[in-house]
Amino acid sequence: MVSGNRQWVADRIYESLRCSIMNFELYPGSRVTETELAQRFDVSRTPIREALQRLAVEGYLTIRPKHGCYIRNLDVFELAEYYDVRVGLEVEAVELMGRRIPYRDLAALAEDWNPEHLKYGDEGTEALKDAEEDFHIRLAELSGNPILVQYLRDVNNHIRILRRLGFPDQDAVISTYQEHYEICQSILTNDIPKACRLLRTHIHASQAKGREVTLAQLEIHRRRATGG
Amino acid sequence: MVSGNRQWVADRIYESLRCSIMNFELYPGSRVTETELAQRFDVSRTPIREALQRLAVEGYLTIRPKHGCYIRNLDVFELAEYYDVRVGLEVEAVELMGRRIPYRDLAALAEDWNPEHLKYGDEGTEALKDAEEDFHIRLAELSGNPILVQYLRDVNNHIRILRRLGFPDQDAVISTYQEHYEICQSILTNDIPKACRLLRTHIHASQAKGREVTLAQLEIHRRRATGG
DNA sequence: TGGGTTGCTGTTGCATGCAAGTTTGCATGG
DNA sequence: CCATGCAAACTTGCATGCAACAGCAACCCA
Repeated sequence: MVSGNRQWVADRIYESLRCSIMNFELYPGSRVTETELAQRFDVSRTPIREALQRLAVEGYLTIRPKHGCYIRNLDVFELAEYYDVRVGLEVEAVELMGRRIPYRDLAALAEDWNPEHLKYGDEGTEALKDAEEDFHIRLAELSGNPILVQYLRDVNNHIRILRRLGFPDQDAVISTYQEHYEICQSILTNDIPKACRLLRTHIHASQAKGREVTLAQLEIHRRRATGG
Repeated sequence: MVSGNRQWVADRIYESLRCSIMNFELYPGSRVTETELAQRFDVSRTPIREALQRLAVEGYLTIRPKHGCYIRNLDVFELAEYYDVRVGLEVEAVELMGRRIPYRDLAALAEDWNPEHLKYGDEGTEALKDAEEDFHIRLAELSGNPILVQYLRDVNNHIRILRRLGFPDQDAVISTYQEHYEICQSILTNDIPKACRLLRTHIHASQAKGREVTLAQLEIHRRRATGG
């Protein structure tokens, strides 16, 4: 929610740990201790504690008092639950937009995803992955409800692992453009129900695609983690 | 998200501070410092820091580095935004329930709010306020999505101030029963769209009612805080 | 008079020390 | 062989100390 400033040790530790958790460097279910991390980062336990507590509040790990921290053991079912929450938030954002449609901004967003232009596809899929998440955030922002956006960002933090594994082929890129564009157009033509339907389908599709590759990825990283 | 255990000082401080913020004892916008709180609670700064950081992550206050903490300055507009997020989450919960309706549990929940019985109305409105929040949590739990429930609890933490100010008269009690009962019945008869409509109306009604009394309450506590 | 500098005070950020709690492994007895 | 009790090691929870930084006001100089 805050951070970004690298001046403080605790922030640096926090970001580093969050990255490690995201990249499966810290394998889900594994245990870490304050002392161990303090040695690894060559700092005292105080900033480590601060980082761990933040990560715990945000759901990245669970703290067992007087025993240690366990990296959150995320399973595909739980990730699916996050996706459903995402649906709830984003659909509500579209519903809110229906109260007063922000035509200008929405048209701009739609133009960014006009299938005839393919802005993001050219530079490889990495940029597209960021842009995909950004589209949904921008869409939510157009609801005019910053709190909702805040919650959506939080959800994204938890499922970003999955999102970055998708988009294997060019077909997926095209259809992403198509779907984003259609969603915007539906809102612009004041067909909120259709926009909600499309949005649901769009998110559920990526949910299914993500689930598909997660198990494989987990397996790969598990082998790497266990040295096998 | 966790807490409840009074064994640890930091948890006790956290709960106490959260309560104080809720009750406007710590007035929005006012500043608190670690040293001051450490003296007030007669503990060291360490558990105070921990509590403050948790409260900051959860949005109850903002930390200005090297300067102090400011109690989150919540306005009615922001609270309205939380209510809209609540709508999104709860409606999605009902949608999810539509996939596989939990008849038994839902019937039990409906029976608890059968207008002919009025379980909670008798013991005064205080119990009803807790029960009202509990109804929505139980309803969300029946979606089978614990993550969604977790987010809903978080939203509730932020708007509980408002919720506890409502229910001024017996008419509101009756209509609350009626609405809760109808929502359950709609799901039981597999009319998900109707349930969603009712839920939206129900939440927006309490939103409006809450907004109405908040400004007055804020004014009262402002006067008390400024000693006027 | 106005702009920049400097020193002071308040506050936090981090290191360290100690005590309490939890787990684990082993020894002992049945 | 299994259950039970105990002790040691490990880990965290909290207290305390110190240094650095932000904010503020007084001050100096033009």
